[in-house]
Amino acid sequence: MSGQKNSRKKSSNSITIVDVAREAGVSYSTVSRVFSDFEFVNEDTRQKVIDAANRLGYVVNLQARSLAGGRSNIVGLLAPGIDNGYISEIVKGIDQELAFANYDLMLYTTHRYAGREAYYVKTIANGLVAGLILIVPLITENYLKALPTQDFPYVLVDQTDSTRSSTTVDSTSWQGAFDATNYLISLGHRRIGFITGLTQLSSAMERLDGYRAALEQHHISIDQTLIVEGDYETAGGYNAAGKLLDLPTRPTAIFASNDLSAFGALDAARQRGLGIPRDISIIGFDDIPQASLVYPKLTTIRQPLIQIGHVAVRLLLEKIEDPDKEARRVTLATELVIRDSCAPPRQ
Amino acid sequence: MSGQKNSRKKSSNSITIVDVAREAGVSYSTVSRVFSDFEFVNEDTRQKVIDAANRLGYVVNLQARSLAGGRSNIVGLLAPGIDNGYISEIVKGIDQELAFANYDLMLYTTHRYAGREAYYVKTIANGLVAGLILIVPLITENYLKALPTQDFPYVLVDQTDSTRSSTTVDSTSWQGAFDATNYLISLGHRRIGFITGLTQLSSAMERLDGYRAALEQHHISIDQTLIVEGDYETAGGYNAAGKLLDLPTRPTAIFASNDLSAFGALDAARQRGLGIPRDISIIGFDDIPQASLVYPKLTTIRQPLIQIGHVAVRLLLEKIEDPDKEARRVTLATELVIRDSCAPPRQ
DNA sequence: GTGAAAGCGCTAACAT
DNA sequence: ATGTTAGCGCTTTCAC
Repeated sequence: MSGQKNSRKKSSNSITIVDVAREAGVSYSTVSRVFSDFEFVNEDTRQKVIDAANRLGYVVNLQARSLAGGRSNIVGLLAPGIDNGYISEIVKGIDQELAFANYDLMLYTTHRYAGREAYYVKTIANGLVAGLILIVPLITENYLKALPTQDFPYVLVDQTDSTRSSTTVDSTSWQGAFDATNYLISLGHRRIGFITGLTQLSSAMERLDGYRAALEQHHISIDQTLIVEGDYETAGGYNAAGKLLDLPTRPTAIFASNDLSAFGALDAARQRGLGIPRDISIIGFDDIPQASLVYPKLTTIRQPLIQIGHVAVRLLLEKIEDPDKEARRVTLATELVIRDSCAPPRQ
Repeated sequence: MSGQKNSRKKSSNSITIVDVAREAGVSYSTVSRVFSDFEFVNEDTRQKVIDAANRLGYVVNLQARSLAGGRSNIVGLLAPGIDNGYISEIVKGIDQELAFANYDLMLYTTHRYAGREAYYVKTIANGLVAGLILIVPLITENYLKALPTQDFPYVLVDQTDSTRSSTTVDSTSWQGAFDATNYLISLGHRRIGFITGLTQLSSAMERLDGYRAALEQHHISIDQTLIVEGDYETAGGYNAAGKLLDLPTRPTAIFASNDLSAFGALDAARQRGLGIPRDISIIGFDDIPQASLVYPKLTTIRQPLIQIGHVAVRLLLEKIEDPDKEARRVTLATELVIRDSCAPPRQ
């Protein structure tokens, strides 16, 4: 009765395969067979085992199974956090597809150990998890080099490593940006501001390139003062939009590299008393759920977030099945979603 | 080269404690000691082991550790999904506190096996996970009764079981609703519509009671037509608000039981050409991140979501340390957050 | 088709 | 302070 913590060490209170074997009157490897790959077990024996297991309330210990079997049914997700529509939509897709394949999900957040990414990943990948999905903006290499073996299964979401040799899912950033810009031009805009993403990210650069290409195609000269740096965050978008809106000749439209920045731009415009889309049109990128929640509802380029999650899982499972499988990159199509935040410019 | 899947069975490519022992010239239990509880290991030996481990790149296999040790450093979270500001904020808090205690997180979504909750929970709780955090609106009992032992550690978030014997975190629903209603009354409103949550949930009923109590205190009679059923979802809020707004004498304010429903109410009002808060005031509950994103920014009752996550973890860890610890319930304070969606009624 | 036995990587008595 | 020896609950040869 004295306060010892964590006593009852080996209180293996749980029912094991051995208990079931005894109850069913068979050897415990037979029980194992019944509960694993249904090899050639006699139908009678199987039924006896199943009955015994039900009677006892047996459920398999996944832990022990994967230790002994050398494989697990758990996939790890490494992401900065899930408190952001972009990632949580992808996670939704991942979860759906995982459920389908009967896998479970471990959630690992980066930032947990600044500077110790390598150790963190090593630990993650050692034992518990059969493969890893990485949604890690920046320093992807730090994580990758820590993988235990050359062919430990992993897939990158919306990100490339420098050697481009990783299995990857992403979407058509360039085309999406091109379409967005094009749409604005078709509305009659000529002075279109651009808020960049994190410039270290390939996807961010592709969006910038798409923007430029659309302008060039319409023989609109590129004005460097209309391109301001953002960081894919709302606050960054707010600041960047501020610069744009305080320009001597204000742009009539702003293309933000993602929805989060676009939300910041919305705020910045409103704060200056500008009507959206009356005085300024704003378009985003991603189409996270919040995009249709803001007012006015945001016109944006849709990334198929949930589908990205699906594909990530499917690619990972492929790799887990066959680690020698060569790296693939699948790029999903983006799509313009017209809502209420864009209109022709006022003359 | 023929397509066999999952070959190379026991490719125990990883470095184990045995390898380190050999490299360091000590027995492998010494290595175990060094990497676990630092018992009384000679400083020299320890250093030798650490060096050897570093040279080899050893990391502990958590799987094996917990099988052998009979405990794990993983906590399971069972929730409907994470694609909703309410839950993802709580998860953020959970993750932070877990990182602090050096635990990892498994994410289990309900809906995965409709009708097989019991089996699902049994499997989850068998081995892998040291304890469970449940954010499961409805049928909590179905989950609870499947727990492997009487004292398997778990905590309930914002929910009570019928016997009220579970360890629980929640916040002051009644008081919050009282405050919200009071605020509206202080602004001069007398006809205040109420959109309920899921009426099976205790928190939803407490909010309704709080609303009623505030009206009574101000001698405002309760009009049943002003109380309409919602379901904590945006669409439900939209429909409920529609009924309220189409009433012969429209309320001048609406109190929605959570922010998601409030967003629906916002839409319904806008669609009828009503200005917010000019023609109708709307107040929510929760203060999820999106609340300050909608336009006008939503006035609401703040639940300390992140802190709820922190507390959930701390309570769970307590239970894991000492499963006999008696159940506790901690209730955190809500707070009125005034933004732009409420104003005095027009005469 | 089924049982016996080894072993996955580790912890935890029990010795010494 | 360190080594020896059983297991944890399961999968997987290898016999029969």
